[in-house]
Amino acid sequence: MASGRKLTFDKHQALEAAMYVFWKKGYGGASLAELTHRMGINKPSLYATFGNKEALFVQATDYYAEVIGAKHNAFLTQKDTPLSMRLKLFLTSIIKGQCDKNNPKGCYISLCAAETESEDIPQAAQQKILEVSELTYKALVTLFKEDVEAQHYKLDTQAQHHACFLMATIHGTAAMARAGKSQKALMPVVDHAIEGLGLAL
Amino acid sequence: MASGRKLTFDKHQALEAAMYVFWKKGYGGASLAELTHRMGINKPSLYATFGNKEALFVQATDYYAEVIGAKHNAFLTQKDTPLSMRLKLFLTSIIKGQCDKNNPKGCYISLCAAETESEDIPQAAQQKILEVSELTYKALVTLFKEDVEAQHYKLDTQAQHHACFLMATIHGTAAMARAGKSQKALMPVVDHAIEGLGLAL
DNA sequence: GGTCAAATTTACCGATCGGTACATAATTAA
DNA sequence: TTAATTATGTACCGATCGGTAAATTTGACC
Repeated sequence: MASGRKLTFDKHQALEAAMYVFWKKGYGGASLAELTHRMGINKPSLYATFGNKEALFVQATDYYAEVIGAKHNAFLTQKDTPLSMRLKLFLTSIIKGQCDKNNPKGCYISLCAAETESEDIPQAAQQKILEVSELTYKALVTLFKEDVEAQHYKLDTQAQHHACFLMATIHGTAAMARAGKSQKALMPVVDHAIEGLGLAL
Repeated sequence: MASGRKLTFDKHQALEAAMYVFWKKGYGGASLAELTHRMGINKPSLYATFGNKEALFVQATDYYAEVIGAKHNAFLTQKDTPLSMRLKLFLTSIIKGQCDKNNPKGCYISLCAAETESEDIPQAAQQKILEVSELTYKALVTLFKEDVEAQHYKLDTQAQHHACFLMATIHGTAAMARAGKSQKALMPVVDHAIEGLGLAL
């Protein structure tokens, strides 16, 4: 049985708060002062519960992938929906999230992946970011290879190329959303991207 | 006449070195220690010559726009070249630069623009980044509106949409290059993007 | 050669960085 | 009630952050 004083905060709630801080500031830009403030706890509690900044980042990144990323990817396999419409819903959902004024602008993964090249991010954090950034790519490759409609349009032959193109589109709108572009301004990108695949709407 | 001791370093050379540091680390991630080390000078010399970190960043960003950015944009107006080919040369040149192993991976502007949302970047630096990031966008809008071939393909009617789509493509490949994707892996994006505009190769 | 102006080096400033030692408060088991 | 266990608040650690004061070189002009 566990004895001793109980936690005075909700662990998931604190992790979510940490996720929003990393989403806004990246790994290096997120200070322990801001993290503890937004999480509503102090440093010793953070270290006792989550380990250290690096371990907290890994857990926050997993949380992001499970809660935010998976929500968008679900559109790719929505039943009774044409492929072009599934892709449109998928891209629109992503852009909406990137421009939502209730969230930090842009994409958590895209932002933190940029810190890879800076070399001032710990190994485990870097590996987790690369791992999570592959999830959507792999989902797209699988879609283009195995979806019957995709096969009909011959998108299965160069599935990696098509997935790479859509990933570039997603990362691109993320960068522009972070720089201040509105959802309305970015929506035309969706139709162009789908046309770039050779699919009509 | 200016009297007194002469500078022991080349001002342009030092500015170029600073540009590469910001390109690799962003504004917040670039420390004065690394800047002075790579520039080959010490802090008082930096402050006497360039002002402070913020002023140095503004000058380095202008330098990037003039030297790197302008080089890519030149392909857009190359004489005796079909529009689709000019766009292909333009995009290829950009991706090559983003993946060049002699440079920091990705795009200087795209990286530093991401720091805008972080709020830990001074006003003047933020404004300069936004200003420079509009240069390519405006060049593309002008191209689609005024180029006779673009008009023939009816690209002048929604020039902003098409320019926005290409900007997203550029920022997207920048993010992926920074995360480690090779030039070879990103090249398929070029053809998809041009097809997204409704142009054949 | 002497004088003044400008650039260099060295050393330091207060603030903040990630991380922790320590004492205190709260909870359960005995 | 007491002992053992766990969480909390405070106060601190060495390192690094951007920025600067002061003393020392170097050079151009008279």
